[in-house]
Amino acid sequence: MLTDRQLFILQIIIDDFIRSAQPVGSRNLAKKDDVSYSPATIRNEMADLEEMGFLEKTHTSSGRVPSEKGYRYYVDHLLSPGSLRRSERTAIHSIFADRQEGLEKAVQNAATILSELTSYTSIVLGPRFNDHKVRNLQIIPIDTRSAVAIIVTDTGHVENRIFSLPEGIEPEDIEKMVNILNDRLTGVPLSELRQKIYKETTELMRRHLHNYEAVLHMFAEASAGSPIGKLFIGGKTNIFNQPEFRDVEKVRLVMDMMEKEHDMYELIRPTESGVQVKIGTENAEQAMEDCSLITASYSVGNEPVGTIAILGPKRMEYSRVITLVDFLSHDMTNVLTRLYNTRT
Amino acid sequence: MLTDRQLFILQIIIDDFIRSAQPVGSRNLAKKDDVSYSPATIRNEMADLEEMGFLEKTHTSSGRVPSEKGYRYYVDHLLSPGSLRRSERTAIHSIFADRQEGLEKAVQNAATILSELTSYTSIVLGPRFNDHKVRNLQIIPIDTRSAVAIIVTDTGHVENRIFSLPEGIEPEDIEKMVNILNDRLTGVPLSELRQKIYKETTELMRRHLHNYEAVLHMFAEASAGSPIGKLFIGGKTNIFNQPEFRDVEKVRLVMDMMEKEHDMYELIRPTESGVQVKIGTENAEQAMEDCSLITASYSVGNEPVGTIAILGPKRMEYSRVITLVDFLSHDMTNVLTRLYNTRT
DNA sequence: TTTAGCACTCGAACATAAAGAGTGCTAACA
DNA sequence: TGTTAGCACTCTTTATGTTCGAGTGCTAAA
Repeated sequence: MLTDRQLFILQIIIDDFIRSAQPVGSRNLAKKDDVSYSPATIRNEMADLEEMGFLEKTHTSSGRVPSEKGYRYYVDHLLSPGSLRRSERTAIHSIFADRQEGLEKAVQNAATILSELTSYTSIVLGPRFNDHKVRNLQIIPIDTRSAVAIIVTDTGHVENRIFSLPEGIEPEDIEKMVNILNDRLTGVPLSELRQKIYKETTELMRRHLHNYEAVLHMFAEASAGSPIGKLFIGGKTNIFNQPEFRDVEKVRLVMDMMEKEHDMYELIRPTESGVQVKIGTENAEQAMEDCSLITASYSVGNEPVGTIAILGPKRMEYSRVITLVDFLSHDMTNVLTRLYNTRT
Repeated sequence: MLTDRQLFILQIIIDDFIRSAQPVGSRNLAKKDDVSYSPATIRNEMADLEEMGFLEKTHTSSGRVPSEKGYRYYVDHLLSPGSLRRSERTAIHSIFADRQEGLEKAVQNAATILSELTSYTSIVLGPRFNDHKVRNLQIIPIDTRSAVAIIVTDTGHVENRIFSLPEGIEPEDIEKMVNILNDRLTGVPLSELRQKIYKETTELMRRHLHNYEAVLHMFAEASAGSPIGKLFIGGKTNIFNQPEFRDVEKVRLVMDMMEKEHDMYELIRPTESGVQVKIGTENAEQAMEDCSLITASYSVGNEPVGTIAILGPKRMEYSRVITLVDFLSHDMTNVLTRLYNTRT
């Protein structure tokens, strides 16, 4: 086990390194006001901490740098809970204050503000609309050959798609179809629409119409769109600020990853509830080797529907960011639950 | 004026530099098979070309590098028209072959393929839907307090927005509204909808309904969305491949610019028709100092509706890229005109 | 007009040296 | 016994030459 003094020194080393990005040496540590040990004592403790794997040296005679295990311990045991400035709090509240712009804009806004507050990169996975239920279906003819299929959910989300009309279909036929569809499918969750659309309506359609298959197929396809929420990334270039990313190759690795939607989704895919911290190689993604990721999911009611995350260097201001992410995710949960939880 | 030999040497220098990214010296030039002059002769010509401003030296005794003026002359007078491989041609045709996915996906696809073919960064400005006309308006109630307003254009584009329903409005009222709106506004271009919606419908609404103002206002607002097309960028990180961008600061400048939608729009905003080449500082944007941009607009019928562009280093394969951009823009014009020009 | 020859310049690569920050170890100290 | 001062040692960083090669400009000869 670690002695109190070792804990103290570990903490102060990591704090210092997070601030300065420079390996920290015994002499400089001893100079600090709140450190009352001599350099030699500190050196001894450092040697022990290194032996236990919490610290590393970049070369034989350099100052110490936290290891991944060191950060992990720091995050798990040494973190002094941060507090938010009033200005930060209001900035976050303001995101969802004005709902006129629509949910998507608000979520995008959240990403921007989050990255500005932290000067790291933010990732926001927009709410999944999977379990939302069909409110209304429409077919709007464009010309004789094509039409737009529209699906409106009970959350106000709209899916739409252009499709080719079958030959010789009449406006009245379309009206009949729309009526049947709405009659049979209102209230069906989007995730089940694909199967139910055939089961529920084929019989009726056959009785009154011909050439309906293409249209059914169309809706089935359209409903399969966006199984996952939209991804917004804010402050992509903030990584350039980090001194450990002066190297083009390193930046490139991270940038490349950020361009791949799928990778990003995998990265922040929600695991457990609450704030999660993944340090360096704890992330599956190779490119994240030198980065840390802090995620939290937000919910509607008790159901998690999306995730917010901050991506920064391993040398991240964990305390501040954790507080921030925690706060925002709760705020989002509150707002969204109030807005959308009427339907349960 | 330039002699034939000077033209030849200028061309061969630029060709070589585009390939190698290394300053080109007289000795190496003279070694080439198709060059039959001695290094000394070439040196003399180089000195003249430099004096005229077509070449530059990086330092007193280095090889020559094309100046911006040199590139400009090269592009305007020395370009051998490139030809496309069959595989490139089919790749381009394939973009719009399968329209099932919808126009937006296809445009995004164009950006991806363009960046893959060139290994530069591609920018595609999606078609502007401004002059498209209202085909149908809908109001779908979500619950007692809110509803979704939907605008479908004659091109199959769908705009939608959630809004709050006025107190105590009845389903029949909404139906009436929708009827009036469709009756009066079908065929109105989106750009004029904002004004016309009040002029055309207020009188009728007043006669039959109350509390309609909020709804009108709503539609007016929704129609004002996306005045410009959507922007897609492909291969953002391709700039990292360029040896002249080994420098983090340079990359950052370009990356930062690419994140700003507005800047990008300004950058590729269509000017003249045909393929445009902007070299280095010919672009207004500061960050483009070391980059070149090749743009071409595409049209529906005779009306330009969008732009495609390639962003690369000044040392770009102009010939190939110009051919490619030209080809794709024509292909897009053809396809889109066939699809959407029925309505004029 | 072209080219060979030559002196000269500059950058890249490499070696060397000195300075500075840091360590580990030992011995003295409280 | 835990703490600290002292010291030799290590390694990086920075500065300073040195050399090498690629390139130039100029002059004079072909």
